[in-house]
Amino acid sequence: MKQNVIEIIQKALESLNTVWGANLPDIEVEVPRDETMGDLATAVAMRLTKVLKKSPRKIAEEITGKINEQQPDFFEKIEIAGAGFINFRFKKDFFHKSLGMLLEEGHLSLRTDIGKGQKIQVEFVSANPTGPLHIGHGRGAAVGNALCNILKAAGFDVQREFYINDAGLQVKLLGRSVFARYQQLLGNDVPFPEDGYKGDYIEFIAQEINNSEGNKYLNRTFEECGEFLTDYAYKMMLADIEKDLKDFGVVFDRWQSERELHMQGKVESAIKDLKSRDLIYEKDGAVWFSSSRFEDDKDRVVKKQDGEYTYFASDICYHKDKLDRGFDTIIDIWGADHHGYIPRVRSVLEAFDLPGDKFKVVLIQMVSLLRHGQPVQMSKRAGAFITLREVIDEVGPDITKFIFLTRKADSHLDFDIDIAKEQSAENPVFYVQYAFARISSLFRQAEEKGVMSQESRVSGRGVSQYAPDLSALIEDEEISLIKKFLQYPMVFEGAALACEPHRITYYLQELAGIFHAYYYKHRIISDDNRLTPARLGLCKGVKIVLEEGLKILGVSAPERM
RNA sequence: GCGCCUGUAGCUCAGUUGGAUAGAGCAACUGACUUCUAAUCAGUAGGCCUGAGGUUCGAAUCCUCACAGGCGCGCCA
Repeated sequence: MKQNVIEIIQKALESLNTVWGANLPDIEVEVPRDETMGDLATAVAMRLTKVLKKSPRKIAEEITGKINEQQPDFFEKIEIAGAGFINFRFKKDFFHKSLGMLLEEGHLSLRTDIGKGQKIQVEFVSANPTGPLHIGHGRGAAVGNALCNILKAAGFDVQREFYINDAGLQVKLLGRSVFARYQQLLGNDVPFPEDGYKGDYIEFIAQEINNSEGNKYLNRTFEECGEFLTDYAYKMMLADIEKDLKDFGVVFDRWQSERELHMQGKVESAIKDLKSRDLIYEKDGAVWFSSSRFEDDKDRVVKKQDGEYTYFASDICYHKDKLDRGFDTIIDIWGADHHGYIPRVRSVLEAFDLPGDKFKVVLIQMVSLLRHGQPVQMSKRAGAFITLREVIDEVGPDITKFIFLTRKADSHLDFDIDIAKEQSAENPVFYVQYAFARISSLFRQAEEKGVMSQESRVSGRGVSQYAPDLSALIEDEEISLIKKFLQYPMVFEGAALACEPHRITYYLQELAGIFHAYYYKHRIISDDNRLTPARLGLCKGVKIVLEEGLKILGVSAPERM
């Protein structure tokens, strides 16, 4: 729909430009807020006022004149309105044909190829393997997963990666915590590390070690058995994390271990590489990266006085490694509390010659968990926090994901467990899923009643002798519905370009709303042999779009509810 | 102190990258189940888009300042 109009405007502008000789702006087409204004509108005329020094209406007239010369056959009306908008209204026939194409080609016709096979890597969740995933990680997982689905459907070659921070002090602390609990469990009352992890899961791990290894580490020092216990604990944690994510419906293509980068000598060589670019220097007994030569406000230490690499050093290496693996674009999804880290990582990528617009960070804001409208206090150190596992078990993955995707990633989110659990109108997931289930039910009915137009026939390729006569769809609500799903590719493309999955969530709610109203007002299955198949065809179209959208969000589309 | 994010209906939030008369859900109120699923629908009401300037044909959107809230500013990870 959009592309048709853009091409036509483009042609008109080009032919006019032989007179104008101006710099043509990008043509932007939008859906007017009010349906009475038309189906699509453009504000190009207003954008040209400055260059051409003419009134916007005058320019709009010249453009529409040229458009009319092309005599496009799908417009019912082109008019100039307001300050200089050009409004396009399509013929009903155009909508019928568009629906026909959707039914013929299925959900693949909803996708685009703006990615053109570009390799893009999305790194998300990347939680420390020192404890279970909490609800904030869940939000990151939901957003990252949906974003990957979107990018893939938009023609990008997407890789999903989880970065494991298994090299630092945090993991060692996990080991010490487990060590203490293990000793205590077997009656050796060693002190618990001061800022150790206090959650119950630590005792659980200690118990597991006792089950599989017995008491052979009892009364040993941490130096003697710490490495084994640490490895055991963090691997167990990691397996847990992977399982939680899988049950949440999020699967990664690759898990990158930080420790591995160190062991392969890649950290060292990454720093060397920077040094060869003259971006590394020594000062005060430490080694620094000149990040302030890029976008950072000061230089950063990569190797401390004690000779240890900093966490940032691993990150330099990790991001260089992403580039070495041949990705054109790199997307990192981080908790919003890490936003201060963006300039230095951006500096790293620029130092390695990646253009600035090829690195994007999506920030995930905090989730405040509520129960009965009251905030639940969360303290990670004390081990008192709500895990993703608990929420999945209590609320379910579909609802949880959908709620995470009803907000822009970068804004705070209140997650009320009780409301989420209620199977009520307050829950927007059901609204969308219900529309899908209703349509599914219609097709079951149609089949039972032996209505000619079964779902498979309505949609099937190569069975055109059964194809419904879509010109029977003349009600306003029917045309509105078709218009709405013709907008899907625009919304979808916008979501891909802006990395904003929530746009699809909103769109689906709107589409479901229009469908519910239509369903209520008009009977789909009747004894009208021409109208019934056409309306079922329309419903099939809605169903295809709903299914595609839900799939992209990672939410299931149930046949019954 | 510096930086980033946020501020839109009573509540929770959208707002198509600067466009037309600012939208949705919930809550409130009025109505609709002998019906293909009422997890639904129709309607009413609700606004100084935090405030003040500025940029231009045009601002919730961009710029400056103020106010309020959140988060960051380590040779921690």
